[in-house]
Amino acid sequence: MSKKNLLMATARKLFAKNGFYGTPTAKIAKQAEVSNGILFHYFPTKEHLIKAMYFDVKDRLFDYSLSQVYKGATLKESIYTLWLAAVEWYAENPEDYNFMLQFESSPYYRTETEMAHRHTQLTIELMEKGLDQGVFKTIQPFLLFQIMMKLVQTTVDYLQLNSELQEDFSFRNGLFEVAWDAVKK
Amino acid sequence: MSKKNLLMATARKLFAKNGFYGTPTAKIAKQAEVSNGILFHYFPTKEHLIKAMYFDVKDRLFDYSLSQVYKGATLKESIYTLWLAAVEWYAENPEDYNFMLQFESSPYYRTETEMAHRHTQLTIELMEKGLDQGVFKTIQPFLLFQIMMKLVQTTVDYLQLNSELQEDFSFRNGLFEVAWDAVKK
DNA sequence: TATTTTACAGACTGATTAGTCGATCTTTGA
DNA sequence: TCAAAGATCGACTAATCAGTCTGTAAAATA
Repeated sequence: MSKKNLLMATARKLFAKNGFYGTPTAKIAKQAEVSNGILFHYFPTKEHLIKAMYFDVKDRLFDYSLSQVYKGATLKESIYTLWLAAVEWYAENPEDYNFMLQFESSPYYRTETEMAHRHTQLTIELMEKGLDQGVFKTIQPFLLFQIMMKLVQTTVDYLQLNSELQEDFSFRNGLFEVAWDAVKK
Repeated sequence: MSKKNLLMATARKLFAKNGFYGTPTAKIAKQAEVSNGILFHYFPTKEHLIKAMYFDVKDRLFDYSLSQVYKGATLKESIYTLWLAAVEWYAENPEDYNFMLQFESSPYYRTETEMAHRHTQLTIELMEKGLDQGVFKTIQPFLLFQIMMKLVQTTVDYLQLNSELQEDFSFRNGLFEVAWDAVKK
């Protein structure tokens, strides 16, 4: 792993444990066993590091999601796959999840940041398709997307609190039906 | 207003603008026009201040909510009133909202903190009633509560982004139906 | 090969900040 | 009325931390 990625991975762990502000840059560098000079070589400021980490998480989530969808799926199947992929990803990668939570309620976050990403784009396109087909309530596609994603959050939060449900497929499926019923006409 | 409340109110404003960590205690005291000694007299640490603010917001939200419900309402009406009260409250008090968002994804927050509050208790009781009456999906009442509250969040977020909807009642009602459809059997 | 660019180290600093401390003033209750 | 308790002030400090700087080694490029 490149030092750049090593730094991001280490920062993810430390941020999850101590938060952005509870984690000095020096500690990140030390735990990654590199000099702190190199941290500022790759990331001019701590803020740059954090923003880079955000896009990194989104990218990896997107790649995973794409690997799960298959051609010829119906609309509901596609949305189900995407929704579930997000749940699985965050449940399996709690550091990523925790990071996103912190990031999205931090001063670094702006809606444009989120809107711009491929993962958001793809999901919104599916929402638009659903609207065309008349299966969804008449609600702006971005809001539809937000609703679905907030229920991903609820699911992952609950899974984190009740680890015995970790392998329980019927639980996740049940929660998907909640999300689906929320948006369907 | 007592200096204690004045400090909390000032902190709310500054936290909303600059975040917990971007706001030095000295700045809070200065803007509240009191000495910083008095801040630490009432709140032994910054963490104590922040936690006190959390319960303060919850208390005020709860009082407002109670003032809205009326006796003899049906279950759905009660839940509607409570749900809407939360939306209204947070929409009218963006500093409170912003504070809660930051708090709930900060290291200070634990689920027990939330579970313990009267507002949560009351809402959960309504969920249990709904389960008894068979109107809800078979899901633990706390999760039911979380689902409804996450959709409060989604609504308030969207309202903040689209201020022209601020007075649009049909928008809020539409979003309540989303929340209701999500949990109803 | 010679030269420029990039990767890396780690000591250092200037600014910031949570919390302390002792002094004074005000209120309360006996 | 007087002493104890609580409220308030603001100067001070010890620690922390983001980012700098200088120097070296390695890689790329010409």
